[in-house]
Amino acid sequence: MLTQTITAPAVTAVTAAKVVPAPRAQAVPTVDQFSVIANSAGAIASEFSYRKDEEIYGEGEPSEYVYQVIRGAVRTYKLLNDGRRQIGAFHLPGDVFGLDAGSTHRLTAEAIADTTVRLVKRRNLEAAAGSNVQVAHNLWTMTASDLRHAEDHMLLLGRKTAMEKVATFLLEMDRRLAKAGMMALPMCRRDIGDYLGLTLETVSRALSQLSDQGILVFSSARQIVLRNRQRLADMDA
Amino acid sequence: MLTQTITAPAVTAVTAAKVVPAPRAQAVPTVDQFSVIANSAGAIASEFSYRKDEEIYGEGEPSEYVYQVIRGAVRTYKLLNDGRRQIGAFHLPGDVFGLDAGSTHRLTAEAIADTTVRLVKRRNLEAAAGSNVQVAHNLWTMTASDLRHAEDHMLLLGRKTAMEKVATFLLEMDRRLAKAGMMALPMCRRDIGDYLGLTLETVSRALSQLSDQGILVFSSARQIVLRNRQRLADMDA
DNA sequence: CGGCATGTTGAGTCAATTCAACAGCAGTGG
DNA sequence: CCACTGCTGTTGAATTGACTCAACATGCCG
Repeated sequence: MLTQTITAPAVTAVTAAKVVPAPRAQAVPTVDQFSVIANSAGAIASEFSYRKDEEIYGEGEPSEYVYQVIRGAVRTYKLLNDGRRQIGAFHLPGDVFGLDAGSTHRLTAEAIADTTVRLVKRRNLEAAAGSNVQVAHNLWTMTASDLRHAEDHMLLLGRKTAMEKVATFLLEMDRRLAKAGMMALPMCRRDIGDYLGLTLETVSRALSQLSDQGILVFSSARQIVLRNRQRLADMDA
Repeated sequence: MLTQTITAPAVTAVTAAKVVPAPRAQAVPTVDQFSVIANSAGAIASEFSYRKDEEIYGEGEPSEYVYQVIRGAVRTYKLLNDGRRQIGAFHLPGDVFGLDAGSTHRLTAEAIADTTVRLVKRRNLEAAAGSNVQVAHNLWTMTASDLRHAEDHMLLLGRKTAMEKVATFLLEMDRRLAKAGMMALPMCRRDIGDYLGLTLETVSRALSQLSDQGILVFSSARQIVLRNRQRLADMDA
């Protein structure tokens, strides 16, 4: 149930996010890999909620939990000394994040919007993997899936133009969160820019241009309908 | 020498790599992860050689083998339609590459110089992982290691300046292949550019500038001695 | 309604690219 | 041995795609 109170999964003495009752049932894939693993791990999958912009874990912190987004959205990123930020991935409902093979998290995770996650203790997963090859295999394929995304994203960051980057982004989000032909982006223009290696202004200009060309329509700045996926795919090298 | 003639390691319908006698003892870390896995897999680790610029496998091809560099160097990359290339990683002696969890390779692999690899059949590794959790765990950590590199590289590609990228590259290569304070780069300027998301000219200019500043010294274009790692590290945000 | 976040658009700038010329060096063959 | 050729690398000059800085518009929340 979602009304339960959970002791904070504090990393280092987090005063912590309060548990927010989920307002309604969630549309998460029925029996997904994470559930399978968590169950075979015999691990209790707790739920926890974070408010918009709240940190879930920080880069370099011990990786105590593995998470699955139930509701909301999460960004994982790295920072340079002077504050330049590279978002490695957006995590949407159903996605697993925070699964690091090493003992510490390699990126920081923050809630983009008010977000509810399911979480299991990493050491429970590891223990399960140590006795159950199916679990071990699932851990591997989940990490391999993250690697595939990172490889695709390196190509985008290193070699695509601004317009190609934005086109790729829109097609990715369309695939991952379009409902009834409509896309409700949870993230702001700066987040998109930091994901694509662009400034927020360049992202805005590219979206405006696509709108001018009739390739997409804005209901509001974050509510987008793609009108011509083919032309978008053509722009994405 | 390269007097041996080798039949091409064709991809579809592999007649299979022939075992090539190693010409001399190799300076590969004694008992590494790959050997451990290959051995516990009961898989025969064959050797095979590729000439400079020869393709080892192509993006999208079935991932039949997993490789370890014995001698030489390998680049793995993705291409866009118009030929723009993003090199995801350089693989040096001791490194494992071609380990994809899925059934096909996600990048193309080519020998940068004349290269010898050890290889084992992927299905043998998978089989071993299915009965031996230690092998399964090693597959996971090797993939996780690739993911960590890709995450670091996304930050470089998306957010670092040209000089910062080159500084990072030099420090990485220094760490990975410096012998007696000297670095012998196996790859050309274009490869470096395609790894860093720059043009070859920009790479060349950055290296010249570092040389002018006395941070490094060239014996030849690809033989580099780092004179001041600290200043290099300072340039790398 | 007011105030602050977010998003858009314009103008000028600049870091990196493109285009171009040339230098250095290795391999080849007369 | 040297000329020739091709490939790699360096450097210069001009261009440009994306950025920075700035102003303004929009919209959400209290």
